[in-house]
Amino acid sequence: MATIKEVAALAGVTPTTVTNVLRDRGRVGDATRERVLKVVAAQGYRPNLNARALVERRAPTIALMLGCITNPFYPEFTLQANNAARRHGRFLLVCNTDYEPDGGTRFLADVAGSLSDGILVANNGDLRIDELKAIQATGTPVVISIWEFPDDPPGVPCVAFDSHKAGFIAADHLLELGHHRIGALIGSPKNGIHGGRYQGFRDALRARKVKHVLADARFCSDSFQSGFDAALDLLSAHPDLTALFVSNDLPALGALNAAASLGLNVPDDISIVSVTDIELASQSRPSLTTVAIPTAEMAEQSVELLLKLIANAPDVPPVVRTADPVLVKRASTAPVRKS
Amino acid sequence: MATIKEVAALAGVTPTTVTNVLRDRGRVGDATRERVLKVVAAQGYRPNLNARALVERRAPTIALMLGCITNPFYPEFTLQANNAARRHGRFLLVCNTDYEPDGGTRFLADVAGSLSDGILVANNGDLRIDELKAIQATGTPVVISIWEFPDDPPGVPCVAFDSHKAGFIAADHLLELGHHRIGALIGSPKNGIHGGRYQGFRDALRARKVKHVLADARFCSDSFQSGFDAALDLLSAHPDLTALFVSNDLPALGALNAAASLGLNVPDDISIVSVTDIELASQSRPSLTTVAIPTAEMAEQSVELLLKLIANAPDVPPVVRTADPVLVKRASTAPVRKS
DNA sequence: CTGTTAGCGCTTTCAG
DNA sequence: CTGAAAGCGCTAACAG
Repeated sequence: MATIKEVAALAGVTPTTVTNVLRDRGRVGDATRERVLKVVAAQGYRPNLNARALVERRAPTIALMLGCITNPFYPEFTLQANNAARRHGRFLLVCNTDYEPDGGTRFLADVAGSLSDGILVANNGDLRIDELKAIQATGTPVVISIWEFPDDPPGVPCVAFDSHKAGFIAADHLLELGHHRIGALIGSPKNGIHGGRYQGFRDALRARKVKHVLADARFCSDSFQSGFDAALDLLSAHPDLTALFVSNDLPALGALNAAASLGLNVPDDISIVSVTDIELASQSRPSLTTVAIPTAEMAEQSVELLLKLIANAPDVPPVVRTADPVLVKRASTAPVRKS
Repeated sequence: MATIKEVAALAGVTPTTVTNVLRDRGRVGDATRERVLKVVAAQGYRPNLNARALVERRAPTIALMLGCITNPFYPEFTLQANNAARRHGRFLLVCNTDYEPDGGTRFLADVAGSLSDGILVANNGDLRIDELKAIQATGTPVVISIWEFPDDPPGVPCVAFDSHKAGFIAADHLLELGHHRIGALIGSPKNGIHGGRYQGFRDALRARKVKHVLADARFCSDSFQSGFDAALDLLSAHPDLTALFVSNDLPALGALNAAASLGLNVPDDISIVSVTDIELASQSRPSLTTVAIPTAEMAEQSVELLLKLIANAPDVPPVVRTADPVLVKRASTAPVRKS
């Protein structure tokens, strides 16, 4: 790899001039510029980004910490974040933390120390806020990317969507269809990451004076298999349920399969609605009615917020609110059957 | 962020000693070591990896270039590659190239120039081998991670699995079940990335003297929707087909849905087998019989091969062959019905 | 065992 | 308009 020195020598100038040409800095003579550019092209010279980072005290990458890249929501998010980062001339360092022995603490510190100028943290419901604050304190900005509680900020800058509304909209859709025996499958503990969605669901029922008891709910983890198991359990225990609210697409897809296993037709025997709208939601059979959250917007806003923080911009808001979630009607919900 | 100088000052030593302590270079007195470690802990000091990379002429990351992270095979591969990289003390820089204006050429050059010590390229069937060679020529090792033709190496070090055998095994499974009217859905051009799988399929039929004509094949792209469309077309055109060989899981899942749309029961009316075994293959309804390729092994071997190349190890093989693909019987295939 | 010196490749004052 | 000099934070010789 050619260095700037070699390029400078070949062009008969000093490194300073090469930099000035490449970075479009001070005025360089047209002839000199030509000459330098010719050598740069001939040598295929590319500046060493590490060296540049060192002197500029600014890394070329931002990091994205996420729990598990194989959960299909994250690749979709990652893609958008990557694109946004690229648009701003940055590289995205994707950090999968699930398999780190210490849950990613060390990983985070290494990355934040030097490799990356800032950290995007995808909320997986298991955040260590104090650690994030410690990182912040060292001077590396941190943004939580997918915060579910816009009115209850975590004390770290974040991008939040209205999870309560998402749950509300989903439930309301079922109510509109005439359902009133509705089960709930929540992909987190009751007051965990999907707690806002669940609360929205309950508030929608209450608004229409439909009762919800804890016996009609199951709390599981955010996976296909877990949703399958929980749905099997719930639907067996309460055969009178005509609809299911699931807090996330992945367990909802599991629930879809569970219903089929029980010989229940979706949506004729049981309607299923969930939240998120990952790509798979449109590919299942039946396709999944779900409340889409603004994934792309969150990714973009997160990157932008982080870059503002890095640039030390004034008046950076502690919480960026995204657009509201929106119902995507597909084939897994239908009016309740008259019995 | 504290620097090594500050730490050294606080501990009453020079930066050299701090380095020696931190890198376990020996030759440091116990008392001094203690003292340094205490300051390091107190300051939460972490070395600047960029500065280290600069002086060591060795970057802390390796890059993984891939077409589209949202194709579910890649997150699975990425996870394994990430874990392997981490085991070797490296960070994995994930580079999505599909949305780069120039197909990733510039991206590649930037990353290879300095950010990463080596490049892993996930084969998406659209490789620019000459560009990869050019990168290699600048001194940055390149490894192609998922090569399909072990006997036809690309001229760049690679990890290859036996795609021919994968196709052969899949076809053989259908033949064993008594099928002889078998359609083929190939997720690439005829001699494209899935060409080996297709050839294996045809060779298996020929070995059993079962005819295959091009009219029974469709070539599509490697996506759910594309598989859906192609299957719809193929199955409508040839209602006598009793089985389908699909070259990849993603289009196979589309085919599964297409069959359902046509009112065909899988596997009673039509058997479907494919190749890869992504996680979704076990979550579809019916679950997908498929020939598993050694994804995790490829990821690990790729990382190891790349690191050997980076370390300038002697006798590095130009092609690493993985274990053979293996049939995973699930619910999408069944014996042909007597007619 | 510990310190001194030099330099990785680049950019940024500041002179000329 | 161009160059000389200094230094980003770290590590590797080589002294002592």
